This record gives sequence, structure tokens and C-alpha cells, in this order.
Amino acid sequence: MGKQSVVDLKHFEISEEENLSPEDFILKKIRELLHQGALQPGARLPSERSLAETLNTTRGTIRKALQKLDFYGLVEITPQSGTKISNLGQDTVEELMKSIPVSKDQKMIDLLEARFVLDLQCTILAAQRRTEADLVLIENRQDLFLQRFYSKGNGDYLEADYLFHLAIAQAAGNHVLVSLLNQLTPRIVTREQPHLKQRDNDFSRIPAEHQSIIDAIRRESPEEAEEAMRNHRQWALKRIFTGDN
Amino acid sequence: MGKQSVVDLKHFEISEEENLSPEDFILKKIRELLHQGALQPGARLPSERSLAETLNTTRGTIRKALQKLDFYGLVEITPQSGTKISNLGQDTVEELMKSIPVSKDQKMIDLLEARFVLDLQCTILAAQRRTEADLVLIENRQDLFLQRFYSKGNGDYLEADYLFHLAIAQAAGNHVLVSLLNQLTPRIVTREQPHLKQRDNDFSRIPAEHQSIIDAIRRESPEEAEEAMRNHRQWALKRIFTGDN
DNA sequence: CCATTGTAACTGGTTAACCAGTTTGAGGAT
DNA sequence: ATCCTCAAACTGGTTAACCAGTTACAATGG
Repeated sequence: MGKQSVVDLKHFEISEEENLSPEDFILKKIRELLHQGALQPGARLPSERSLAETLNTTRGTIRKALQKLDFYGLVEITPQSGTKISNLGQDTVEELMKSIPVSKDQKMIDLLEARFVLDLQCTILAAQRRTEADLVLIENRQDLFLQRFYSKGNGDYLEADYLFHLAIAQAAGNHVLVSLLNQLTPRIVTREQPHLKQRDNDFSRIPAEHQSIIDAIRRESPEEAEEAMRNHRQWALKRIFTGDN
Repeated sequence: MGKQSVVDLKHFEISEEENLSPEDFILKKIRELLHQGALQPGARLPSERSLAETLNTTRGTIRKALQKLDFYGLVEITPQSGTKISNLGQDTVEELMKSIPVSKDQKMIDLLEARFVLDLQCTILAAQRRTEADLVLIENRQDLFLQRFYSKGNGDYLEADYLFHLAIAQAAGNHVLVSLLNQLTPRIVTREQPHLKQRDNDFSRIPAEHQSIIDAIRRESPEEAEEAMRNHRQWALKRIFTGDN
């Protein structure tokens, strides 16, 4: 890393505490320093040690916050040298930082909506790009789903349903979409169970809905796949939100 | 955490090294242990110390791997007590673990495709749910974009374009979608620049394309918004992939 | 025989010292 | 002046010891 002057932060305002984890609290403070112009994109950050002193924390906390920023691509860490803010515009970096601490307690409906958006597009793409191997995996997953669906009384089929849709996502051939989908799934599956204790009449539709999706993908028809998937969602939402919130 | 027997891992096969970071290497080993049945969903994991010894690493490496698993919801960590595998099916946990280490070196085309999928759906939702305040922010961002677009010769307008679409995403009112979008953006913006040195004729279309999207959102017409956004994408792809890969 | 208690071992979290590589700037040679 | 040398200070990364809270289990009392 080249020679660069490091800004002294001691003269800038630091906000007071809130109900955030120490790590997210530090993120917020760094964002404020950015907003006040104390830090500028492309500029080198003060060392972890001096940041800790300035922001009244330990180095460990600073370290966790910076690692998080690195994960989101907002900061470039060079070992044994230093850390600099990514070369994006100040507005951009600030906006991106705002969205980071929100990651917890996301609304269930938002999670479901996001998952459906991804599932739907993956299904359309799968109908365009599927290989024979993809089709075999999808059908195997459907078999597994049917088995769980008809044999057991508990919610195990929910995960089989996830595996079914995951196979479709993999057939779409976009690793990023698969990764985003996998990020959502645990948060949904571990919270969805309470809604689904009862299996009313609508549930019997699921196997046929799945089959329609498979057929569309086999025929390599994106339009039919989209319609089948939208139909699947319509009933899924009805199944999840019957009576309770 | 209740009393639970901890499985002894010493008798199970451990695979040899590869080109992975130590952390991801450990993740892979844990996945193998799961596949071999040494670990089962819901079961308590051995302590970080004993895992480190079993897998021939330090506690720090194990720690980082477990934190990552926790982030993806695959593991529940209870301070001063222990760590257990999330109560999902074994297939599910295995599948989810597979997708974790892939997060780096994602293909540019996959990133762009994923971003467009999210942008498109956010635009549609924004046309349905926008408030007046949302509309004002979107138009402000468009002004900023125009200013950057016509004044400067470098790629600064790219970020203004991102801020414009981000405002639309926020108008969609789904925090999860916004979060996913923000995750993608830095990886794209920091790599997109080389493609866009030259500004050929097609570039002059951008402001009008944006305006069409704004108009559709103002009219609260999801159909028109979708069409405008698809049109925007079509030209964007042409702009990005002209000549080079 | 069973319930209660007390303690020792164990758990994840944190910290301070240390490591190896980088940057810096004064001092000297040209 | 200009360039090189090199050691001291500084950088992010790692480790081992420590911390507070939990668990497990043998000793104890009924």
C-alpha cells in the first residue's frame, strides 16, 4: 500500500450508545465519520489500534466490524500494511453501510417474498438451460418429497420441498442466485414450522403443482414454467397465511 | 443446553488438503463429518478446543468456521455452553454447507443476471407500493445521475445509476431484497469499470430509459414498469458486452 | 433409593502479547 | 540535489492465557 496521510479523527463528534451490538455500533460510528468527511473513499483508514482508542473500544470489536465491511466489499484489507475504504463514491459507501446492520429480525413476509422472486426466476432460467442431468436430479428430489409428504405426519416435507426447489435453482446455472437462495432458506425454514402444523385440503395440491413445474422444465418452456411456479406460489401463500398473521 | 452425549470423531476419515482457505477447509471437513454420520442435525458439536485437535488446526480457525456457519443459520452457538447443529434435515444442512465456500470469484455474468432479477422485481413492486416520498427520492437520484452523466467523463455516473436503482428498491418496501441487492452491488461496481471506458451512442439512451421507469412508477403501473426495466436491461447488457467477453 | 447440593471440569468469549511483513524517514554516499 | 540503505516504528494476523457462565457428577442428606 502506497504512502498516504492518515486523518486524525480525534476532533470529530462521536454519537452516543444505542441498542446495537458493539460491532454494529462501531459500524455506525465509522459511517458517521465517513459522512462528516473524516474518512474519504479510497483513503487509508487509521490502524485498528488507533481506531479502537478513538472509538473507545477494544481492537477485537474494531476487527470484527472491519471484517464485516470487507465481506460486503466496502473496505480492502491488506495484511501487514493497512485498510482502505473501497474506491466507490462517498454516497455509495454510505448507502451500503446503512443496510448492513439490518440483517437481523427480517420480516417473515419479506423473506418469503424474496425467496419467491428468486425461485421464480430460477425456474424460468432452468426451463431455458436445464441439462438432462439437472432433470434427473430434480425428479429425484420430487421422489424424495413425495416420500416424505405421504409417509410422515410432521413437517419434514418442508425441507424436501426446499431441496426440490434448490435442484431447480442449480439447473438455472447461476451460482450467485443459488447462493442468495441458500442464504434465505435457513431463516425461513427454522421459522416456518409453527404456521404449518395443520395440513388442510390445500396441501394435497402440492405434489401436482410440483409436477407441473417439472413438466414445464422438461419441455423447456419458460412461459409454462413461470405460470406453474406462480400458481405454486399462490397456493403456498394461502397455505402459510390462513388464519394467523 | 441440555445434557447430550458428544460423539467422538477420532475414528472418522479426514480428507486431505486442497486449495481452500483454512477456514473453508474446516467447513468442508465438518460437512464430511456430517455426511459420514459422525454429526447429526440437532446434535451438539464437540467443543471448539476438541474440534481443533481432531481436525489438526487451531481454535481460531475452528472459531471462524463456526461463526460463518452461524451467520448462515446452520449452527446455534450458546455462549459458555456449546454449539449444536441446527435442527434441519441432514440433506438440507449438507446442501447449504456446499454453497458456502463458493462465495468468492463469482462470474461477472452471474452477478449481473442476479442483480437484474432483483432490480426488475423491485421495480415492479415499487410501482405497486411507492409512496410520494419514495417518488421524490427516486427523482432526486435521477437528477444526481443526470448531473454526473453529463458533466464528468469518467465512470462516476455508474454509481449514480446504482443509487437510482437503490432508491427504487427501497420504494419496493422489502428490506430483504434491498439487503440482497446491496450485497451484490460492490462486487459488480468495483469490477464493471474496465468494460465501460468508451461511451458509444447507446449510452445516450440511459437518461430516457430511466425516465420511462420513473413515469411507470409514478403511474403505479407494474406492467409498464416491468417493460421499461426490461428495456433498460436489454440495452445495459448490450453496453457492457460489446466486443469484449 | 432418590433428591439436593457443591465443586471441578468444561463451554464459548475476550484480551494482551507476540509474529512476520510493510512502511517510513533519517542518514550517508554519490 | 538525488538516490540508496537500513533500522525503527507500525501494520494486520495469530496465539495462548484468562474470564464468566454452564454442565456434569460424585458426595451428602433425607
